Amino acid sequence: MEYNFRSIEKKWQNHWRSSGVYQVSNHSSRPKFYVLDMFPYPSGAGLHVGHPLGYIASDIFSRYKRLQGFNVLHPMGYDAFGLPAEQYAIEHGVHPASSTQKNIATFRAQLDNIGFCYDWSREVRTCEPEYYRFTQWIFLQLFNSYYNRTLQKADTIDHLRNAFAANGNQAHVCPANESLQFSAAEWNAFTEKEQEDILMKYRLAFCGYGEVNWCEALGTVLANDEVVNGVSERGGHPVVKKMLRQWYLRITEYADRLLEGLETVDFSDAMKEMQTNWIGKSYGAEIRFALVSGSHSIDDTLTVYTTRPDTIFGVDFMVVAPEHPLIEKLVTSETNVSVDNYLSYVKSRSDRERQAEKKISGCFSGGYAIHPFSGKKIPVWIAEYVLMGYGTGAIMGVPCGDDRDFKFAQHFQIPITNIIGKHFTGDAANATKDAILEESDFLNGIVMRDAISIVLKKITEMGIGRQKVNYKMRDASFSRQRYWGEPFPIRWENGIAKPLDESQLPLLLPQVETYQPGPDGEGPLANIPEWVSERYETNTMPGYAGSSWYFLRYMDPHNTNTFCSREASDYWNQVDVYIGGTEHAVGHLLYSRFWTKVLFDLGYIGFQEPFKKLLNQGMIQGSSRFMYRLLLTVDKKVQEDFTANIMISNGYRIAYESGSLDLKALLAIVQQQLPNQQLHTTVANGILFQPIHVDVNFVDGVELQIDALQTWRNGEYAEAVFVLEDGKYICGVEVEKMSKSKFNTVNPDDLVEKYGADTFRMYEMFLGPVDQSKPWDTKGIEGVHRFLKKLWRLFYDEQKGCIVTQQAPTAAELKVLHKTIKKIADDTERFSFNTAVSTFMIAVNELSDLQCHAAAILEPFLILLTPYAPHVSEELWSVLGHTDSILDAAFPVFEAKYVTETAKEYPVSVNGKVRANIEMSLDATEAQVQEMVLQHPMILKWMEGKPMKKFIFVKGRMVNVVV
RNA sequence: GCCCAGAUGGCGGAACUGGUAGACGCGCUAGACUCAAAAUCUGGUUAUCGCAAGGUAGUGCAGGUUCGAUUCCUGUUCUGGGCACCA
Repeated sequence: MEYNFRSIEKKWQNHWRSSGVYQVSNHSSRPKFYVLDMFPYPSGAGLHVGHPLGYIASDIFSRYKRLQGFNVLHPMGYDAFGLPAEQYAIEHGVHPASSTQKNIATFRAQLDNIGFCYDWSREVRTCEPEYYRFTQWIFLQLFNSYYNRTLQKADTIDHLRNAFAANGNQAHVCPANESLQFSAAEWNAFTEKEQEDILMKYRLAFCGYGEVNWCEALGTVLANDEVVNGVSERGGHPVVKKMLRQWYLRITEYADRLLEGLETVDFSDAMKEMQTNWIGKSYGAEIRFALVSGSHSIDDTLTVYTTRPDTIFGVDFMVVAPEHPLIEKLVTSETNVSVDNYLSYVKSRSDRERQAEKKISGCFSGGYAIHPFSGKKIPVWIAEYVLMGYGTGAIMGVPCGDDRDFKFAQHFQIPITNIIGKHFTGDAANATKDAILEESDFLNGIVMRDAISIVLKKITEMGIGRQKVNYKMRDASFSRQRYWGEPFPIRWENGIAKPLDESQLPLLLPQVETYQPGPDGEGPLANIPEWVSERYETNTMPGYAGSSWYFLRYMDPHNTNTFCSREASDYWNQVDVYIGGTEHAVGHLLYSRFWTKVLFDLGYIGFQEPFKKLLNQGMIQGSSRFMYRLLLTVDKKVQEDFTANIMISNGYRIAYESGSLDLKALLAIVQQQLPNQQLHTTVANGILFQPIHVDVNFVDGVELQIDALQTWRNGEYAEAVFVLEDGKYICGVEVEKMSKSKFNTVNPDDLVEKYGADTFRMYEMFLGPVDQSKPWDTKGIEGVHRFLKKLWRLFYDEQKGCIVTQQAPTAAELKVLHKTIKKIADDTERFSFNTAVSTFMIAVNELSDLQCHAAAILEPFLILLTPYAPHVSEELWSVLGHTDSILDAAFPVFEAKYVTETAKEYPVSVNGKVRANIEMSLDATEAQVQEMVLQHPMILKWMEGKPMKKFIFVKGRMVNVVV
């Protein structure tokens, strides 16, 4: 009987399904453990070998924890709302709901094939009304809350309303407009509309007009992280700024808590760093400068933001952003024309141009700021390198200390004041904080680092400035002009946003005839008369709405009263291990942390951080293969006609391009191999190679299987001729993203079909550390498959059948087992699955060598193996006569007596170089060891009669003699 | 430009707190079984000198600390990732 993985896997997968072994209960005496995968977006392309990497790791870990006696929650679902499904709908005329459903079915079949232990009874789909009903409900909680800065937590809008009616807004600074102030009397005198407009400036989910990233081609607004280099991440369409009515989440109020929370979670340093940078907290000062103009007086001040108030005496100019409101007051009759020209120039430049070519540009405004200490007149410039959206939209230019200021000063020939002496050479700015200040009046002789607080104190006393913390993070844009997303539970009445009552949820997404954008940049919902006549909000929520809380729904997926009962969330609590890619570092992960904190503040859940530990899986890249089409160039024109189907093997291409093969020699080789092809060598004066992706499934290593290729794509290359080297066609190799269009995808289904799910699972793990990116290479899978076949032979002999015995195990066999138990437990615990697979291979080799067939060894060995290769373990477990499932067995505990030793071979070195191995008792004292070592002939030889200077003895490790 | 991570045989990668570098697998190679092939098994496989025993060098590069460094420190090059006029 041989290892028939196909029937084994089918058998056990059916058994698992019919017996519901993976269903977990919310009531258990066992301790809980929550292992979560980032749920997939069900795209039409299906899974490739890169997707399951993290799923396999989490599956192994779940099974391992389960065997250790934990009640393990390990769910899966689909992030099913989003742009791609809608675009597919527009192109193919299918409803996104039906294409999504179809894609989910494909995903599910592929996942089942690999034998995961998900509890499918808890599956969630973000596009189902039963789910998005609660997404809408959470939105209402955000809408009905504000951030109480005194208590540092979310609080209900009703409290705020009461506070305003009693005391005005003295105790509640308006986050959207810090200078807004009103008394109780004023509040009570406001109309309903005026009150609502003010409350909107406090709500955690709010509606406002804002400059947004508008993508004309997609007809929608994109978040900052969906825009890359001025074009949309999806499709690469141009993106422009546009003022639109938009919904936002006031995540900025949580900036500090999101930052502090990072200290309480186990994320990689890189991940923490990315989030920290995204939040971008900086400590600095706001300083107000009086203004004068060449021709008229100005009764306003200029407020700048700086992180370096210590450089105040190095200020040579001021710069304001082109959108700065003070510009019109600064302009004089002399600068009128040049400022107008500059502003229209800036307007003409798209974001993309700004980012692509960072040209130094600017224009003198005509006004001057007065230095508060020296009284000097400082020119105020306008330049696009200063952004209106950050700080105050105005900076003080210190060219000796800031690189951008330096380049600006140099470009416009503004004289530079040096306040750091020899630290500034005049060639480049020096941003040090450790120089001693010069030319700085009362700061002379003080180290810059210390001067910061001195200046802060002084400007505060003078009433011209204050300490100020700034964040780079912006409020999160929360609406899309799209169809396939959650509708907002909002109705507009006389310009006031009225939330629906909880009992009216879910507000169902209506059927539409067309997905074309509505009028005035509105979404497709604006085309539905019934929707508009009810005055429902026509925007829908963005893709990340549903994924910001799905981990909570898994805990209590069928609850129709609430998003997740408090009992369920108290039991399952935080996700213990969350596995997924880094691409969600600043999007999904930040938003889910934010929502969790709000739900915590409002008392709906009992924890502030959703994910205790985050493991980032690396990306599996594709390894593309190329063939090279020969193109001759004639007088700089590419001549394709008569060479259209000649493919040159990679070796010749490299030789030609590196110059070791000249044109004539190459053409001679081609001519020789293709006698029927008439090459016009006389007219050719150069050769180009056009790389063509070939499907990796037609390539064995780098050797092209020409017969297979010629049947590809309806025989597109059936007539092609191939110039071979050593009788083979060798392909070029390049590592790229795995993608259908590059023909470098490998479908897990094919590998499972050929080798079985257990081999596939183990091989994906064996490839390398989970957190590392690496190109896929199928070559090594045979090795892992051999391991499983070898394991099988420990139980079965081809002739004799089952050969497991009830004989007592030998000491050597027990030693192999217990060594393995310890190593596997250690490796699995620290997510080192690749070394764990190696350990299994070593163990099976050793057991084979010992000809071990003792059931007492093989049973615990199978339990160890279960998380990695569950199907074959189950099968062999039943062969051993067990009627219950191996999934209910207990992970064997390491028994020290079989691995500890009484004596050991110590490496003994002289001056750090190992010269001998001496066996000695582990109980031996240092003095005894020293005596033994100094009698050893090899050691004496290497000491060459020199006296010993030092004797180093590390018990259980090594001995070293220093001479 | 700034920040982070990494660099080990022909290849993927081991080496947990400094202690015999190259585990395990792939590939290559020699052999056994076979009429032959597949499958399986056994040996070899960092480079270099040597018939061998054995020696010498060796973890991107240049230094340093140490009896001893892939591991720690300083500088440097390259690769991958993130951010990017954020004052």
